[in-house]
Formats: sequence, structure tokens, C-alpha cells
Amino acid sequence: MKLPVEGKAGVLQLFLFLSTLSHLTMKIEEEIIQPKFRNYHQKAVINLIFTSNWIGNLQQQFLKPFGITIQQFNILRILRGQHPRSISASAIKMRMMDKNSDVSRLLDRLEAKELVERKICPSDKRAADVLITDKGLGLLADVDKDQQAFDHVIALSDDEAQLLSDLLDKCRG
Amino acid sequence: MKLPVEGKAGVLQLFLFLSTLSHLTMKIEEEIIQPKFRNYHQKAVINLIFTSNWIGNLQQQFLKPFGITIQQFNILRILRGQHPRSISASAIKMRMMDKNSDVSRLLDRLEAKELVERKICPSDKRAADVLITDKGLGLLADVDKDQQAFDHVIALSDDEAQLLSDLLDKCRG
DNA sequence: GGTATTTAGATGTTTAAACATCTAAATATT
DNA sequence: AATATTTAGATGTTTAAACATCTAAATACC
Repeated sequence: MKLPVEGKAGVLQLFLFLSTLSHLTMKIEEEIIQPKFRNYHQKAVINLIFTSNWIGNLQQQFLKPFGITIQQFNILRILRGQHPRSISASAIKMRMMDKNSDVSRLLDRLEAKELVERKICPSDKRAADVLITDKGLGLLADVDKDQQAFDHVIALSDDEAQLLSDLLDKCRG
Repeated sequence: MKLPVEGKAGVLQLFLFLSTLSHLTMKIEEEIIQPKFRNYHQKAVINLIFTSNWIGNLQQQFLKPFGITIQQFNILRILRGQHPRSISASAIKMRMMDKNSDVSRLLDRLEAKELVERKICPSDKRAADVLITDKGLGLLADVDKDQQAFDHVIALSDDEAQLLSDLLDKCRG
């Protein structure tokens, strides 16, 4: 997945365009009614958290009809990525968006819904072999049908989305 | 707070630089060990939530010594912005980063710590007049001393931070 | 082989988020 | 004026996040 390096002009226009859309979009200072920020970094950090909450709320609403939470959805997708192989709970934790997740109890809830299966790993009896069930795969397939629309919650072009993602990677430098 | 429009060259260099730092930073696909994304939008959305969690965790750790949570901090800052005037609970809610906050009980906890004061509004007896206390202002002043450093958790230049913030505003377009 | 350390993940407890409901005051309606 | 509707925010309940601790298996060290 590489940027189709389509030249300087495109990026420049993108940037100049961004400078002029103050009247179209609700800026962060209006959203939280904060007139001033100490500096650009603080403003970007606050905007980042605010926008993430905004998306998170939308995604939470989106997932509600399927009876799962965002964290549960995250685990199911990780398990599908491994399917039909199993994966340990700690490996799941490493791949999660929220690295502090309480994986044990999230798996309890997913197991109660019969979306995942947990067995003791024979070669390491401390560890768990976790698998997504057919029911879990079915649920994800249902989510996928609607998810296509959700991909475009953010009102950005492809180039802008790519640039945003690169900036976010750099944030965590 | 306007962008010091310092021209095309700067933005272009910024962009080209971003394209070349794959080896310096940990990209999102490595952080969550996900090789593929459906499209740029999905990748940006996931990166946004991941990066926000990353910052949120840092901020949570940062605030822990002060004995307040992120949401409580958010409310205190809003109240300081109004000081010495009071503000209603619903007005606080409107300005919060997380628009779903349980402001009533957050105020309960802040009141228990004597960081805020709540009175009944005389002109509308349903409403609350909320004020930050001297103790609350003192706590914020202490936080501010260290906050300067926290502003620079994100490893971006001023221009990049500004561009990121603009892109985020556009996201919610 | 015996002790210490690390690792996997389960469990207990406290706090907070999510959601619905409820009370009472303020408006609106007739 | 009497009733209905809206609004402010407090409260009850369920679920999950945060944090520490615990158990047992695996590994390291002597």
C-alpha cells in the first residue's frame, strides 16, 4: 500500500485547500468552545483525542446492533486474521489497539457469546489457545457488509487519509 | 493563532520527509501487527484511534500523581476558563471532549476532593452553578508546570502539528 | 536437583463509563 | 389557570476499564 506519488502539485493543492475550509467544517476550537491553545502541539493533541472520541462513539453505535463492544470487535478481527490457527491471549494483547486491555475477561465475555473458543495449550499449560468460532466468523461477515460504509466516516480524500496516517505514525516517533 | 504561511516549499519538504521516515518510526501496521488495510480511510481511522489511545495512556499516567482522571482534568480546565464566573453542568458537558460524559457524578467526585463548588442557580432552580475552588486552581497551576513538557509528547514540528489539526478538523467535516 | 525468577493469564477490587429512568422546575399550549 | 412538554441534572443499574495480586507453569541459575 504505497502512495501513488502523484507529485508536488497535488499535495500543495491539498494543503492550500485545507487552509481555506474554515467556513465549511467545525473547527476544534468551536467544538469544545476553547478560544486559545498554548501552542500548535497542544491544539493537535486535543484535536486528536477529540476526533478519536468522535469516531469511537460512532463506531460504538455502529457495533451496538451486533451486540459487541469495540474491544470485543478488535479481538475478533485479530482472531480472524489468525484463523484457522490459534493464538495466545498475550499475543492478542500485543496486537490490540488498547494495549492495556483486560484480555482475560474480554475473552470470557466472547466465550459466553460462543464467538470464541479457548483451550489449554498442550505445549505450555499456562497458555491459552484461542480460536474464533464459526459463529464469530459469521458475525464479522455481517459486520463487514455494513463496514464498507463506515470506512468513509472520515471526510477525507485518499491522499489526505494517507497523509494523516503518516503524520500519526510520526507523532509516536 | 494563524499558520505562518511560509510557503509551498516548506510544506512540500515536510511531505517528502514524511515519505522517507518509514525506518525511523514504528508504523501502525507494525504496532498492531496488521499487514493489510482495506483502504487508506480504514488505515487512517485505525491509526487515529490507536494514536489517541497512546496519548491518552500517557496523559493518564501524567495526571495520576495529581489524583485526577483525564475527564476530571477536562472539567477543571473548562471551569478555569470561566473563572471567576460560574457555569452550568450542561454547559460543561457541551464543551467536553467526550460528549457522553456523566458530568453529574464527575462533579460529585471533584466536589468530594474540594476542587469545585456547586450551588443551586437562583434564577433557574433546576440548574447548578459550578465554580472551581482555589484548591482546584492550585492543582491546575501545579499541573501546568509539568504540562509544558507534555505538550511535546507528539514528535511533530509546528507546521506538522498545524497540518494534523487541520486534517482532523476536516475528518469530522 | 533445588531454589529463584520469569511468564501466562486468571481473579479481586475499585473506579468510571454507558444507558435508562426519574424528579422537579421551567416553558409552552389550550 | 390547567395541562402538557421540555429541560436540568440527579440517580439506579449494568458493563467495562484500571490496577494490584495471585497461581501455576516454564525457565534460569547455582
